[in-house]
Amino acid sequence: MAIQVDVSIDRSSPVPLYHQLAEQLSDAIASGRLQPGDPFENEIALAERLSLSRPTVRRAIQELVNQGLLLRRRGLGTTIANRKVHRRAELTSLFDDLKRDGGRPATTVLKHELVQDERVATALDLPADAELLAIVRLRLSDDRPLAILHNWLPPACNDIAREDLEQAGLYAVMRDRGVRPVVAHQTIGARPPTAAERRHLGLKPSQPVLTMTRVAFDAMGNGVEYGDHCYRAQDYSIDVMVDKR
Amino acid sequence: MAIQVDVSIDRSSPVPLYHQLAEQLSDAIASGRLQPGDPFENEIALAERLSLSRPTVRRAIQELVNQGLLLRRRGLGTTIANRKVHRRAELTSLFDDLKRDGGRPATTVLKHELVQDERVATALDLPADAELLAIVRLRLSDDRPLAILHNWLPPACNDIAREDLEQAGLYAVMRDRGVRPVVAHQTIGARPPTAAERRHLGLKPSQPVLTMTRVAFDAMGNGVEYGDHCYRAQDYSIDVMVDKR
DNA sequence: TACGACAATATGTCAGTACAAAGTCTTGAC
DNA sequence: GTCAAGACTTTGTACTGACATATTGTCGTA
Repeated sequence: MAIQVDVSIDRSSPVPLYHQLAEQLSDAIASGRLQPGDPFENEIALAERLSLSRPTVRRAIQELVNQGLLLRRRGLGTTIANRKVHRRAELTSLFDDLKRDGGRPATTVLKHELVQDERVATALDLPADAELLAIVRLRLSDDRPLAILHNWLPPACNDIAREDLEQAGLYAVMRDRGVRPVVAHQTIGARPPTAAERRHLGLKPSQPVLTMTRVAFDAMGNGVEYGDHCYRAQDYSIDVMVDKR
Repeated sequence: MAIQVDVSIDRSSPVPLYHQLAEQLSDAIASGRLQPGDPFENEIALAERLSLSRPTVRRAIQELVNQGLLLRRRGLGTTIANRKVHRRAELTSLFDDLKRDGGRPATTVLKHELVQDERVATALDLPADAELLAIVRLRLSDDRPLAILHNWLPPACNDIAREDLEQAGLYAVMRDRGVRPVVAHQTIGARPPTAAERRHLGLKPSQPVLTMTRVAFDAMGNGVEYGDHCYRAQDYSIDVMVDKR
C-alpha cells in the first residue's frame, strides 16, 4: 500500500509550490519516515490530495529523482531509492570536513600577498596580468599538522584579510562575500614530500603526500579559486561521488 | 542579436521532441557554432520558429542548463556558459582513459575466483554470504605496469570469463552484459607500496602508490562493483569534477 | 540634469488536459 | 492447466493558456 506523507503547502509563501513539496518529501526520506523500497503515492493521487496540478507534483518528484532519492518506473510507480545512491551535494572544504567529523581544525597563514601568475590566471579564465591573492596555509587538526594549502584568488577576493583565514575555511570566507563556487575540476595524485613539506608536516621521506589541484568556478563561469594542496596521506583521504545522471 | 541555430525536429521519431532539440543545441555548442557568452534565442521565439510548445522548448533548455552548457537569467535571457563549467558525465574505467589518451592498455589477470567476503558484500548491499567473483588484474600501458586492480563483482556477473577481462576494461565487459553503473563512491588516498606492489609495479619503497576504493551502483540501487585499486603515483592521477547543481 | 514611473522583454510558476507507452495483472480460449 | 490477449495502472510526453517576477531601457517630469 502506498504511504501518505504529511505535507503542508503554503500558497501565500514566495517559495514555489513544487519546491515546498520537494523539500518536505526529501525530509520525509531523510528522517526515515519513508524507507528505501517503500512504494510512493502516485502522481495523480498526490496531486489530488494536495490540490496541486499534476505538472507541479511531477516537477517536485523530478527534483528528488535528480538527487537520486526516488526511482520512477513507468507502469510500475515510484519507489524510494537505496540510500547508497543518494547524491549529496559536494564541494566542501577541508575545514568543513574536519569540523563535521568532530576534529578541531586550526589554520596558520604562512603567506598572504598579491602576485601575478600566468598559469593560474589562464586556468581561471582571467587576463594573464590579473592581480591574484596568493595564500599559503598550514592546516592543523587537533594540533597536528595535516596539510599545506596553496591558493590563488581572483581580484574580487583580493581584500580577504589574513585574520579571516585563521578563523574559518576559505570557502566559508568566500561565501560570506557572496562568492559561490558551484563546479570544480580536481586532479588528485601522490608523490614523495619535498623538504619543506617534510618539515611542515612532520614526514619521513618514505611517507607520501596526497596532492590535489583544484580549479573552481561560480554559476556564471567565472573562476573563483585555484588551489594546490598536499596532505599527509596517512591521515587523510579524499571522498568523491561520481554519477551519470 | 540572438543567434538562430539550425534545428530539425522529426515528429515521427520515437525519441522525444525535447530531447531531439536538446541534442542538436548541445551539438551546436560543442561544435562551436554557439560560442560562450553568445545570447541565445529566447524560449518563445524558438518555440514559435520550430512549431513546438513553450514547455517542450523549456524542457530542452533545462536539460542543457543542468549540464552546465547554458545559463538562464530571468529578465535577461539565456546565454552560452563558459566552456570550463560544462559538466562531462564521468564514470569511466582506467582502460577507457588510457585508450582515449592514446596509450596501449593491456591486462594480465592474476586472480579470478569465487569468494565470500562480508566487508565487500555489506558495502554492495548484498547478503553477507553472497558468492562474489574476485579478480585481480595487472594493468599495463605501453608495456609498462601501471596499476593493480582488485575487484569484486556481484552474483549477476559471476560468469565473466578470464579472457573477457584480458581484452577490454571491466566497465566495457559489464556494459555488454547490461550492467550499467550510474553512481559510485570513491575514496582516494596514498601510501607506500607493499612488497607485492613494489614487485608488480617496479617501485622503490620511497615511491608511493595512489589508492582508490570504489563502490558502484546501478540506477536501481543494486551494488554492481567493489574496487580496490592502486596506481603508480608517478604515472597516474585521478581527475574528478565536482558540482553543486 | 536627475530621478522615478512605466513599458518591454525574458524567464519562472502553475493549472488543466489529452494521449502515448511501459509494465502488471486478470481473464478467457484452447 | 497454460499461455496469450487485453484491461488497468502509472509514468512519459506534449499542448494551451495565464499570470508572476526580475531586469533593462526609456520616457517624462520636477
